[in-house]
Amino acid sequence: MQNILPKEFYEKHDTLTLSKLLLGCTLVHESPEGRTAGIIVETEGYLQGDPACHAYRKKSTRNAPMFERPGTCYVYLIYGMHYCVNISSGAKDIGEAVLIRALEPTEGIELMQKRRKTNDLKNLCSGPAKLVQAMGITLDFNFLTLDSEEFHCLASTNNDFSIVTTTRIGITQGADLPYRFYIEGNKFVSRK
DNA sequence: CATAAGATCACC
DNA sequence: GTGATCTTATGA
Repeated sequence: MQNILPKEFYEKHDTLTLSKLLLGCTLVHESPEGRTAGIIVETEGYLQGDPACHAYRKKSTRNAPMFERPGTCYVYLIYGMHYCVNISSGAKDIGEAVLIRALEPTEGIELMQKRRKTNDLKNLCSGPAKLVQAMGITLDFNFLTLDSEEFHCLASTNNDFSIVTTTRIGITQGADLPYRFYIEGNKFVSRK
């Protein structure tokens, strides 16, 4: 068995630090259909006082998982048809999270290809809604904590990369904030 | 009632 | 490569 990141990992760091530390870690989902896994290569942080953050105004039915203990899963529907997955961060009762934007597929490629209905490796997990589909993540994952056998992150085994920091993608509010991070040169990042 | 942390397809 | 279009829960 490999090194499942414990809840202390998520509690120990602030949101932006965690966003960077998650790069290189492997997200794993053991589903009934099979195991899928991928290296996190792109993340974005969403903070308190940040107008782009879903928890900017107040706690609600949708964003409630963001206020849970760090390491709690937050999944939401966007554009009426896509789902994206976040990991709650910041202290409990603080509405912050890290959006997982892209993975480099490592295990369960065939299953991902079936779920995504494409064989193109670079089109499997190179976007927040793509990886959710490829990994078989659903709304039911809300409030799950990322420390179970079925759903977790594995510690990074490689720190031999540089992190690029940019502004976030697809937002209008807070568009100038440098809260997006990705592994330099990685081919599976959603876009430049 | 307008919008949204996106992906896809048609057509340059 | 670029722009139009899909679709609906959520929150103002």
